[in-house]
Amino acid sequence: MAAATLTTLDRALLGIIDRGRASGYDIHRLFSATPMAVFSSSPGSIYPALARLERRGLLRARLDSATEARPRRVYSITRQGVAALEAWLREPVTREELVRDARLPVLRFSLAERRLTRAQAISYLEGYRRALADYGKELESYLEQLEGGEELHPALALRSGIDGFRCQARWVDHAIADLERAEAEER
Amino acid sequence: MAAATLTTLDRALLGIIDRGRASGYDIHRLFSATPMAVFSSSPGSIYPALARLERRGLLRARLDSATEARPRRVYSITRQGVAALEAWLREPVTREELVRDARLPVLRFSLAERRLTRAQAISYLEGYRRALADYGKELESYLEQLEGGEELHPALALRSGIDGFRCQARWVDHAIADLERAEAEER
DNA sequence: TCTATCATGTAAAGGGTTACATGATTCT
DNA sequence: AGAATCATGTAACCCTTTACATGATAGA
Repeated sequence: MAAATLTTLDRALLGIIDRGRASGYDIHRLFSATPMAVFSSSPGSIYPALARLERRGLLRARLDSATEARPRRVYSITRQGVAALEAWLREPVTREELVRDARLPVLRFSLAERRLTRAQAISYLEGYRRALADYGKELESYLEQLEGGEELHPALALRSGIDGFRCQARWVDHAIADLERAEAEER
Repeated sequence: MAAATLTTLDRALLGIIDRGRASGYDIHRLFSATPMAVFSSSPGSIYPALARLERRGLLRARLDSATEARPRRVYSITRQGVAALEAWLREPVTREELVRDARLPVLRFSLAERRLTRAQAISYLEGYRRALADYGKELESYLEQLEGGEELHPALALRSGIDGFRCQARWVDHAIADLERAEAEER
């Protein structure tokens, strides 16, 4: 029952289906038509992942044989699925997450709207900004070592990563401002 | 013989060993001590990958039993390995590569110094900048669709990706300037 | 002495990719 | 009539992750 381990694809599927029930094909289309493609790609990973999540009780399938020739399995999220998703969305961004895959924090944010209040989303982003700043500093001190060497490419590549983090930090500022504006308008 | 398919880790290992012979442990330390950690991590992936590359004739191992109790397997790159590495380094950056993993183009660049002339590196970066601009435009037109909706997070997340690409494009400009300066000094 | 680190791996489990299979419906 | 697309999957292969194993040497 306890969600042993979930892959990024698993969590992405939970987040997508949390926004509205969907079939494997719906998700496949979503991945091929939108920048969500970074999550994954092929039916060969999506269908088994959906079946896994159903076995673990995080998704529930309903057969839609009325409209289609071949029965569509339409998935919706269960209470356990929501719990697993929320646990993931509430985890603070860590240095380890940035190292493992720097896109994950934003991917998580993109799926969090239904499950986090504006205030919670803002503090999530503040945590992200802190993680960016900390890891960025670490990379800068490593860059100083590299710049002594005679190779140009590795230092430039590292500089690219550092610039990217700085850029993300600026994005965080704008995103927080947008969320605050939205919250003010909602009152 | 023909390198059926190489994983990113395989190519990273080729690139690293191309810069100088190294043992599995050397590489493990490199990955845990530097931002190269994005490549991989655990001995459980590194050692099998090295053994694979040796079997395929892209690396060659020499036993260093003189100095150590346990024999160190020190790898160096073969002519075939150099060929495979160069083929990879010379591939132009495509939209597909950006979708699959946006860090790859810079990772490739970081390993290219020995195998590309300054001029070749510059034209590689120009190709990267074009790919960034093209894919960035695509994302922007998708963003316009999203901004009509009532959800805030997905549009913000996409904006984050677009900002990141813009930032990378600026990095490319600086990197090219640095390479040109280096080339001028080398003459 | 015992802990950490050097240095090498192996074993089990499980996920992802690629390619294939199936059959109905809609478009040209 | 034929091609593309809807819509579901399965199978084989291989890689990665996690955890464990081994044994020597250096430092507390």
